[in-house]
Amino acid sequence: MSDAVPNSPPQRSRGRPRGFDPGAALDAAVRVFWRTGYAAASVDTLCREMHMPRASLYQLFGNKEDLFRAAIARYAETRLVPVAEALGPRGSLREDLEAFYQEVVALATRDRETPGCLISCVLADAAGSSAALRRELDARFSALEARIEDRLSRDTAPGDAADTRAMAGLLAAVARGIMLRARSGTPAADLHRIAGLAVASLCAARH
Amino acid sequence: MSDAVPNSPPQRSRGRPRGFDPGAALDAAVRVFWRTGYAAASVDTLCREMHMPRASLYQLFGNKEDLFRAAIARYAETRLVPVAEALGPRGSLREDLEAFYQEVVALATRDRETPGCLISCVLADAAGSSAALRRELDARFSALEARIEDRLSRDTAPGDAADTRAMAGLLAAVARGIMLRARSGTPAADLHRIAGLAVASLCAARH
DNA sequence: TCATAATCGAAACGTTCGGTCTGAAAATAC
DNA sequence: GTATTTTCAGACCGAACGTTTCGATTATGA
Repeated sequence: MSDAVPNSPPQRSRGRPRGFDPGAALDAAVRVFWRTGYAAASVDTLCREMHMPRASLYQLFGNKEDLFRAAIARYAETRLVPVAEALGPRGSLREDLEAFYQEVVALATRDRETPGCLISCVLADAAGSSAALRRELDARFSALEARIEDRLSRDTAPGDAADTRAMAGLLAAVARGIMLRARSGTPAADLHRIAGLAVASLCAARH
Repeated sequence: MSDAVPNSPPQRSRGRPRGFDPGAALDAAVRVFWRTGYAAASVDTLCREMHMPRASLYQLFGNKEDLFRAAIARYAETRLVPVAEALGPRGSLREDLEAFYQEVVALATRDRETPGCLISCVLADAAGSSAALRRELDARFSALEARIEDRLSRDTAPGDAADTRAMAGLLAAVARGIMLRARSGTPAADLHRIAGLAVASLCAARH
């Protein structure tokens, strides 16, 4: 009955408005970490490319490692979700896997400034310096494998759950191997050939 | 007739003898970079773990990036060569591939201080900060693929060279995906299951 | 013994690092 | 208008960075 917001809702908070867009800033942080690596990315560079003053960065994100984790979450939502969603199910398992690897190669080669994958190429390195980041890496890896396993289980008789799990791990390993190869500058066409062979071989073996 | 070294060969050079073992020092550098990453490894830490004075390190290796490249070469010779040599040919293709992945998993999980692979997990990150390191990464990746391709071509009718090349790329991608997964702390048993499934599936599909 | 040559140990180099602080600026609330 | 609240710009902090320098040390060659 009574509105929870009696008067005009304060669309804008009290003080001076910020001169940057938080979403775009996080996208920029993703690009900096992705291109440069975690340890090699300086807070100065981050501030510049995020169009964000230093004080605001620390007030909003806490510190560099927290910002890195926020960037990883952003990357997962904006870049990895579309890749995982290509798994469908939309068509046959083989068609969906082909679509999945299409997206994998596209993500890893789309921008020549940021080859490879933020998680497979950058977080994997940083995981050596921080236990929290190692757990983060494990969680991100496991999430993709669970998504693949879920897709596989729709085309598999129940009971061979262990095999389905291993196959999900294998398909994810191929995806990461492709991401890594892209980091060295390998053209997309070469990676597509590898992905195509993977789908053909692994689907053929499954029957 | 006349000896090239007339008098007693100078086993020891002129000045003060070094107080460190260059080979062991390089092995220690491998461990530091492998555990910590390139950018996050400080020269202070390197000197301490290499049992090497700072001045000697710079006189012997030039600078940090050159030392990193020397450590990568050392790693390739001492750690990667045994893995590649497991490809034989010694037995059937399938047996040799099983031995190969056995070594891959062992390398990536043997020491819990240095999980994963120096090239796949550390150089791949550093490749984003230096064009020279990106080329180094590409060369190291290509070298392994060439070795696999060579092994495959012994069991393949000539002519489908492009397919053999793609299969080598795929087998290498699986190996790298496994290395990456080890970086997050995955137990060796899980990785062996993935590797076993890879060999079974890909060999089955090849006939 | 004395010159030569190499390494060692440590201090010092200037730079950059991640992080904090302060006062001016720019908005709303009253 | 004034008070309040938030952000901004930039100086500032001590610590750590990669690298260089230099005198002391410890060996060999003559």
